[in-house]
Amino acid sequence: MTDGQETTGRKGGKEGGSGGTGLDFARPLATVDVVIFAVRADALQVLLVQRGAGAGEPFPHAFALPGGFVDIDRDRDLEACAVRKLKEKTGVASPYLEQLGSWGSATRDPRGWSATHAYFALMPAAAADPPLAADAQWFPVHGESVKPRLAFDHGEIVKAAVQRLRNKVEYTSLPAYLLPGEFTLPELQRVYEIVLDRPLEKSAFRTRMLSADLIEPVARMRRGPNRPAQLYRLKKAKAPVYFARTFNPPG
Amino acid sequence: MTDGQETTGRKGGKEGGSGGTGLDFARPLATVDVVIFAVRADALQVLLVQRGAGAGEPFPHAFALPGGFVDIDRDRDLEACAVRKLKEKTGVASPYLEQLGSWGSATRDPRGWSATHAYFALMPAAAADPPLAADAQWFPVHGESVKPRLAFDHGEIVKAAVQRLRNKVEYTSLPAYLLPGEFTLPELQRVYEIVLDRPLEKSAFRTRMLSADLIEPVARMRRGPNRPAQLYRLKKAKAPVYFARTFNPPG
DNA sequence: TGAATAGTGTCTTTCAGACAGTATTGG
DNA sequence: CCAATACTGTCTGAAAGACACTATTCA
Repeated sequence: MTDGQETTGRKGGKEGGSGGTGLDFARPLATVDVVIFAVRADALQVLLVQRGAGAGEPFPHAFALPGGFVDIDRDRDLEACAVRKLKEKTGVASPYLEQLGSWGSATRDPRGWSATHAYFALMPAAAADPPLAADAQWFPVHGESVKPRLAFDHGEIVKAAVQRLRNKVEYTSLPAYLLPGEFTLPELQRVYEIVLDRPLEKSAFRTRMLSADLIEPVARMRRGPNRPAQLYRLKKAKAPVYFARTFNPPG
Repeated sequence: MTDGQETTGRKGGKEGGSGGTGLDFARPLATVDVVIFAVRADALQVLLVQRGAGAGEPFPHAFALPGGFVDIDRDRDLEACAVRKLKEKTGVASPYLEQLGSWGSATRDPRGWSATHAYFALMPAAAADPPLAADAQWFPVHGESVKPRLAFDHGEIVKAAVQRLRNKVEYTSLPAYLLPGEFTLPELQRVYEIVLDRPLEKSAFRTRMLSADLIEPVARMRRGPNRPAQLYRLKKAKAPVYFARTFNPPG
């Protein structure tokens, strides 16, 4: 910050009087947006909301990320704001939530200089299926984006979120957060494959997952029309595991 | 954003009249801070500035990160703002610059709800030695932090920056940006070792660096009181290289 | 020649890739 | 029994860890 040293950048210019707060200049709009991922119908999907069309509304009827202005009276910090937005749209209180970055410029919102703090969240499919909010809807990820053209720079943010997710899935246990509390290893592998959009070797996958201090078997099996599969759950530690190597050295 | 859907969170509450902008509520302060790294005197160092002690100045005389308020008239976007701060303190125009994240809460700045967009920068030691600004000073990183107690939550931000840097250095070519245009492989290895704070195997290091499509030899050698070393430079592509494995599988 | 640092070669270990083979259920 | 999926084993190759060895300069 070191704001006190600022000698330029004031807007009103009416800070000649000594003893002023030094804060009488225009501030950007501050928002929080959340890219919410789930694996539904064998595809990676993102939750979007349709914007209203009231007076002065930018991008009427367009789809956008769930989010909104930071409420300095209700939100203690940025993450609390993100959790609030998430809860409003999905009802889910605490999935995996990670900050993605921030996007701010003079032009991204026609109403003026604005900056958004973007988060991305992972949740099990069942958690918000269908979503709580009537204006919310799931869209599959195609390539690195979604079909509808999004409001603001949200297309760019979704793209960054997909890239970050894909990148981290190569060497972390993040996909575990896209599954319910109990899951089998083939189910976990399937989620990896859906997110990465390429098949993985079963044997290497199992070896890696079982040798990481990540999951533990529960005393139940998933039964089907074939050999039952062992059910696992995440170990206590909620923090994701980082592997020393990526899955398929690309190429 | 989807701000139009916000029905709560207004502050002034004076938006009863239809046709209003819907933007008449209090906004958080918006700042940008930069964690500037260099390797100087065989150590990883961070550039800090000392705060003034004018009226209403929080944290007088404390050290803080270079940064300041977003100037919505001068800064086209957040990165331009970060580049401006960096230029003011170091004179360097375009080193490696990456967004680190954002920190925002009601309590981090005594003047009110504020959010900072944090960046981290890597630059060669010679570039800002000594720093341009009189109030700026280099401090070595000890562990994950610096000696002086920092203003605001800047201690936390520095810690996050060091962690991010160390983590990425394990599998990227980032340290190349901490060296001047031409460097030898032993020099590059030394920078890796300083940042990671542990020795690396020479043979494996050289194999990795040379097989990555990262550096190319120039027609000169670094001469000294011993066998001369081949000088290299980064290949055209400025983007850092990502390796498939970390250096020392931890443990 | 010797100190010092640059750079190479060789053996071992680890783990993914490939893929064949065995195990256990329901129908 | 057969189909289907869960799970294991075995061989190979790529790259790191360890470390000895050679190469080239200046003093």
